[in-house]
Amino acid sequence: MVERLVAYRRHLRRWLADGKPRIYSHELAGLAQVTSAVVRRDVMTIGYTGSPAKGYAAAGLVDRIGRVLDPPQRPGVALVGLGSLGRAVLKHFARLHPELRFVAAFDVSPEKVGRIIDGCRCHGSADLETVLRADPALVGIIAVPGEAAQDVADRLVRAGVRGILNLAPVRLQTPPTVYVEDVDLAVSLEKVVFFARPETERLEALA
Amino acid sequence: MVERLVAYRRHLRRWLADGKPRIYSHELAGLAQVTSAVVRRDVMTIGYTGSPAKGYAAAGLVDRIGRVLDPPQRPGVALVGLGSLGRAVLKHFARLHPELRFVAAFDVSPEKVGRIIDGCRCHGSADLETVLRADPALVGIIAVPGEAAQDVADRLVRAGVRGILNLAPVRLQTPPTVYVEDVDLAVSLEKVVFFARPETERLEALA
DNA sequence: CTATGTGAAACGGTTCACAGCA
DNA sequence: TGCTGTGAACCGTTTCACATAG
Repeated sequence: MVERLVAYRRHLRRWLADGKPRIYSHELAGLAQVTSAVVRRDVMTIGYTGSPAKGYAAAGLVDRIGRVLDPPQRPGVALVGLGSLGRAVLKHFARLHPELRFVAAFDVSPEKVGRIIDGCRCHGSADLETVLRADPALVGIIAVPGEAAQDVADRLVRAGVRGILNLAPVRLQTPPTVYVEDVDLAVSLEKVVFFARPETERLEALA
Repeated sequence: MVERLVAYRRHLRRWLADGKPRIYSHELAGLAQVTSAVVRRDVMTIGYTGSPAKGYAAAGLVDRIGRVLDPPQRPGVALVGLGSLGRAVLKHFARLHPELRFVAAFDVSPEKVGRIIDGCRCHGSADLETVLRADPALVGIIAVPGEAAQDVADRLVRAGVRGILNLAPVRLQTPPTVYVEDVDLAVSLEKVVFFARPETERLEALA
């Protein structure tokens, strides 16, 4: 559901940018590739309401979605690991997502420390606790090799982050108060490989 | 379920590498961070069977999982887009995943075309059809900017791929015969931000 | 006893279908 | 008539609980 709200908001903003102030559930559904029933149910769940005659007010809906998704104050994000994956993340969000505040990036490799990469100062990983004590982050992004991920997670948790986006191919051990979202490209790719096979072949693999 | 099978296999391989030939459902469950009931149900679903006395034979289980997940012949993978994200993907899989065959990488930028990056020859995007006709791929990975993603998807589909790992922040329009897995870092991060908030605060956002 | 294998109940999320309203 | 709002049915997963076997 959160995923869908994010998608709705993207499409609604484009819709508004096109100068169209109102939208019907089936129109938004078409853009987000879901059914109109899902849209209506979601809108209902977040407590917004439209009119049968004119649909939903796009701006009001964007606003309501923001009230649900976005924390009251701009959340701080700490990125650990500036390998190719970490850099990709930083670049994409620097461009795409001004609502987030990247408070710091960390890496072990000495030639990166001290430099400013994509508008974000790179600190040594050893300074993680110090830097985040001065400027706390709500969420951390782990983009280090699998072997280092658990240690980074422990330190992020101790530094007070409440959520982690984990790009390393391991499941993290964390206290239940911390939310972890795993994005494992290897798993996703294996999933695609699996479902890319014709259904007949998949079923006989189970036999 | 597919995700869990991938995880099981990873852990089983490490388990075997440690010289331990047999494993109980609760042990595997601990490693994969699920309950033993889930493990037993999954094992049952793929048609493998252990013994109450000795648990499961790790090697046999790895084998059975492979029979379910892996296509009969090593699947070809085509990567489109060699920006930071595409490079990260290529690097990770070159290291980590010898079971996949990266048949080709594509990029528009002229200074990359012709070079060999992480062991994979980079072709011009214009040659996508030609290259894949000579050496077909089962799945494609889309790591281009959102604006170009749909066009790339269309061409991959026409070139015969049956599955797509889409890293671009747009939903693709594809025929139902093609499986699409979306990995949208912006969405994942927003999800983390959302769930990082204390539950009390999330609920009152709905009010 | 402990662990597997598995029907059966419980759950969360989606879909249906329709009442109510401009 | 065409849309929203929503109770109720539905469906795929997860969890429970227990029969069975070494």
